[in-house]
Amino acid sequence: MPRTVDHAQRRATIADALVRLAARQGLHTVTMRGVAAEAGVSLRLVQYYFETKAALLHAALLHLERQSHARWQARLRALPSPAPTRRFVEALLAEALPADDPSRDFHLVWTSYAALALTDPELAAQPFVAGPNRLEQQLTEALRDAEERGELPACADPAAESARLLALNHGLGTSVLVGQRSAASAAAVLRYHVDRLFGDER
Amino acid sequence: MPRTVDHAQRRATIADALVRLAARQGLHTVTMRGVAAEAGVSLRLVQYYFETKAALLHAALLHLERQSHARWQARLRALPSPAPTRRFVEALLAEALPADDPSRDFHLVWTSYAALALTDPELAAQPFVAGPNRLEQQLTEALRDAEERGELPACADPAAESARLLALNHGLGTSVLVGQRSAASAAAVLRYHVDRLFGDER
DNA sequence: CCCTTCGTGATACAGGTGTATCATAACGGC
DNA sequence: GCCGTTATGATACACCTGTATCACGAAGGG
Repeated sequence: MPRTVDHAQRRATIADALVRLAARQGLHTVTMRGVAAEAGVSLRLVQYYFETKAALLHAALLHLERQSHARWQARLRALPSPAPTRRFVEALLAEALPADDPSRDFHLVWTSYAALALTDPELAAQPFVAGPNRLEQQLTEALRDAEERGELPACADPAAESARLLALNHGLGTSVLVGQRSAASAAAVLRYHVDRLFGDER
Repeated sequence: MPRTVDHAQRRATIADALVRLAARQGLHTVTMRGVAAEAGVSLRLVQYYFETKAALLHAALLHLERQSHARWQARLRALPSPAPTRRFVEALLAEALPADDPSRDFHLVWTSYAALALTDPELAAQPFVAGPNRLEQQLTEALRDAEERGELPACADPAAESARLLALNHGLGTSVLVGQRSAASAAAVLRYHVDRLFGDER
């Protein structure tokens, strides 16, 4: 084996293995040996790159977060340059629904982490509060701009609409995750909501 | 010790201990010994009343479900006899938001179970799909009735509105659970939504 | 009054877990 | 061409977990 390997890439490989495993068997079944096997490396290697299991779990969470951010940015870039607010909103919602398998895996593991964070204070604060907060703020501003440009009925409260949109989206996401409704049906409900928000079809 | 004890009550006591523990330290830290200690009984007793850990977890979940059902029924009974649809809807939503500490504990543990069920097939199907489905159907009918009585704008689609309401509610619930927003703020968003649904304040 | 059954305690056991230790190979700088 | 740092393998070690076993007290039916 060569002496100097790309640490970042190795860590990413191992983190990916963890996520795959967590998506398949549940985050609570994840073990150091399991991750090592899934990644095709020795237990010692996992220990080497992540000193402790807590560190591994934490790193994998950050890994997920970065991936999600990247996907979201890519989706934004795919939009026409002066993006109509409605397109922006729809892109946001589409990304946050577990549509295909990879997306489902991501949301499943993310949700498992969120459940863990409910009682694990040192895992909690950052991603599951700050992230949504930033998103909600961003969306609020977009809606406010849209209102000034007349794309939105003036009686709507941007902050409330933003909160409503994101909560609805999240709720639909989990209902898809547990298998209560299909992704298509969730998307339909979302479209219904967005239609009303922008004052169409009423 | 007397020879014949009330099995059901003992099981309830132990299940309650499990829920308390799970609410405090997370469902993933729950152990047979831990439950025994929390309930103030011996490990053997937990083993005696629930043969296996899986059985214990399952029983505690059913216990939670029954409790939730009872609370929900009580809230319904407290309503005026010909309940206005809006009151009905508001009662539904109030019950599903983690307002006080007991309710928070319940929703926290319930959510942990839901996360587990995402990857554990034999735990999954019943409560997390059938329950919400029944609720959604019930709500749809209530909205349909309200529409015929003119309490609701005729352009609303009862099925879609019902799905929207419950998803929104669930989304808000989890955002309260993770500490992103306060229960009061969630209730405000909910009121905003219900106002629009019933055509008020617009 | 005995004896079968129910309830409960103490303890043991095997397996899996995170983590630590020891050794050693591969490479780059001098 | 040696040497120290980096990277990796093999193995050991406590510890905790779920579960099983053994023993015994208490009660009610015959």
